Amino acid sequence: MARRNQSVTISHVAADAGVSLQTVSRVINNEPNVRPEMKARVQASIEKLHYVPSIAAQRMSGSRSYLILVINDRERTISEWRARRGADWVDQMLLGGMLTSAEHGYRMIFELVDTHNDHVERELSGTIAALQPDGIILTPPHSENPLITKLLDERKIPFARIGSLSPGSGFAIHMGDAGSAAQATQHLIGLGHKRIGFIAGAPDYNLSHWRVEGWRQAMAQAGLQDAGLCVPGDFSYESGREAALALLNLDPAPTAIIASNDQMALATLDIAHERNLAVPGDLSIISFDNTPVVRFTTPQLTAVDQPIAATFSKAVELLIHQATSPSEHPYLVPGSLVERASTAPPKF
Amino acid sequence: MARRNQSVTISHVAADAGVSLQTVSRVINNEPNVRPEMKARVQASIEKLHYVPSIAAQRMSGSRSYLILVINDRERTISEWRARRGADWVDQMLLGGMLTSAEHGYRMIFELVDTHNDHVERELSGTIAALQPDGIILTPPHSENPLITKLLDERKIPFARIGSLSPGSGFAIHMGDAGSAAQATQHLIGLGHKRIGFIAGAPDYNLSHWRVEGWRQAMAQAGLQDAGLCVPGDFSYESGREAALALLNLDPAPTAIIASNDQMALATLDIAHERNLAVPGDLSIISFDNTPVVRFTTPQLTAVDQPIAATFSKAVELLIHQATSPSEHPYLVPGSLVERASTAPPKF
DNA sequence: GAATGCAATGGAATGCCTTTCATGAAAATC
DNA sequence: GATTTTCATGAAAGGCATTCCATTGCATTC
Repeated sequence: MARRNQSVTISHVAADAGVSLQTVSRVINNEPNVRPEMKARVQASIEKLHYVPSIAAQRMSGSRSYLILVINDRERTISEWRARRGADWVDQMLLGGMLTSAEHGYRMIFELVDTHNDHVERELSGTIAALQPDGIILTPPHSENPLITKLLDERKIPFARIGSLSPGSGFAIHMGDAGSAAQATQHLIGLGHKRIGFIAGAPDYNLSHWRVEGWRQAMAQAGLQDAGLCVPGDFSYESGREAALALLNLDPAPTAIIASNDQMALATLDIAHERNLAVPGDLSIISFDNTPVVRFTTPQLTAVDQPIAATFSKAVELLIHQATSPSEHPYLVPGSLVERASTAPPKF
Repeated sequence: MARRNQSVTISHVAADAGVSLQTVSRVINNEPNVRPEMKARVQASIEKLHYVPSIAAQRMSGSRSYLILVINDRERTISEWRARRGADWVDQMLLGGMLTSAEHGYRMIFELVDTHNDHVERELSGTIAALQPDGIILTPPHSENPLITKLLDERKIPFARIGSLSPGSGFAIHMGDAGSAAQATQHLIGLGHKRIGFIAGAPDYNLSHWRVEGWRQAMAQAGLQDAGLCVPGDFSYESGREAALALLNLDPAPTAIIASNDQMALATLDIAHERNLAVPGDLSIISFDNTPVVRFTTPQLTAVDQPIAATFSKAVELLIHQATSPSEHPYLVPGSLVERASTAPPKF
């Protein structure tokens, strides 16, 4: 039967090295109880024949699939793509995760799943059945979806929740949103700002809440009023415009605004320009995320860098090693404030 | 033997529907010779049990793996990532390809391969052995690597070459680089420019050559001199600076410059600003690629849009359908000129 | 009415690797 | 020196879906 075959299989290697399949398997998987000289002989044959095991067969025989699945929100991903607004988190995610996966012989597969869909678990369930991944990475807002975490718990598939600070099953990995927001706020306070507005992110993102909280705490700690200075947003450019307008229509208006992502910060900047407010002279702006676009605005934006690549890299490592050390939980991959030209002391 | 099993397998479905495995298989794969009522019965069971075939098993039994492999240059990818300069081609590639793959039940896997490496084929060969993809997409500069195309030909794996205009095996898919460059050039000529400089891309990219060629032909067609007006670059910001300096040091200097990518256009813009040249008053600039950053410069850049997502979408479709229609070869997914604020008639 | 062809279905083999179990040999224990 | 462990290795049994081949039952054809 002439089916499409693998060119070199484990039995070729076994034959070449003069040992049984199982011994070759043991060598491949670095198992104990193989004599060093035997191991060397097998490795030489593997090298000679350029043998690489088929992950399909490895998966079939009941062990690992060497696949890590990353679940993204379809709507968010596609709309950001369409908008072409330089949302480079896909890049960062892919590369941070991919490089680390590759180091361990794993591959990543990306999947878009609808959030606003009654069948999220069914959809995910099908993907799991098809792929049988060794680990799953959930990105917001899926990270907080109890239907999904429950499903993964039942299936006993290790998973990581990106951008989640809430405890629970799976590895929660976050950037320290509250701390980062506080840091940004303190930076502005240090410059002399007293009225600092905050544009919140989409409420279905757990981290939105924490960013607000960090700002609020920093304000309180400095003895500053925050009443009315936090306005809602949903991460979109449009919502950022509305929020910025609302803040700048206050009397007195804030002298600085922190936006929960770059899109809304860009919107704020545009509003400032439209109102002939000098940035940073009349209004200081800090954004979250630090995507590449903030370096090409005038002025360049001071931003809280979100270490997406590092976060995914960490997620992959946790999944592969499954190092369940609850003490470290949730895992912190801290963000950092990148100072650029959009922040300065306020004019009085 | 309690191994890690698939919860629902084809035999469960067969049992539930009261048919044999093979009939279920036929239904799954949409094969002929199944009575409609039988097909309906099987489909009902599949639906009821939430059955989804395991791709590992599908691959094992000798047919398709439902995987498409995308080969990227490690160096280029990582350096652009590090530089964080808004190179959104990864986004575009991922999404354009992923959405189309998903529509057909396929998945994409990304792989970084070193170009400047003696073992390119060996590395790729190993990946193929492990994954056994149904199709492979090569991105520049791998698209032009004869060692790779030879390997894939031997293995009889269908592949697409992105950004390649040269005939040969596999599907060559390009954006019509010469035509796009000509279009950009004609746009400037139409505005009244006579001295139009061109910054070429890295010479190991086939398309670099064609972009220059398009410009050259448009110049010739309009009866304009091009001698000395084309300077080398390698797609990096630094090389763009050098190239822009070289062009602007000419006497007489060009009144317009076309850069072969956005990075070099940004460099040109920076040089213009440093020299107090008004853009577009003193110097018009057109870039290639149209990544998001060109919308955040001052002024926004007129750019040739490279339809990366559409190109990958096309590549995936060709691979899946394997529609070998040599007449269409090489396939064109045309770019288009997006006019923004960096082009205007020259001052005399 | 017998022979032929084809549609519809089932049976069995097969792919490549790991896991489980068994075996023989060497090392450790008494 | 005999028995029990431990180590090193091999044999065989899957896993899940497909491919190839065989069979049944029917509609054509002569």
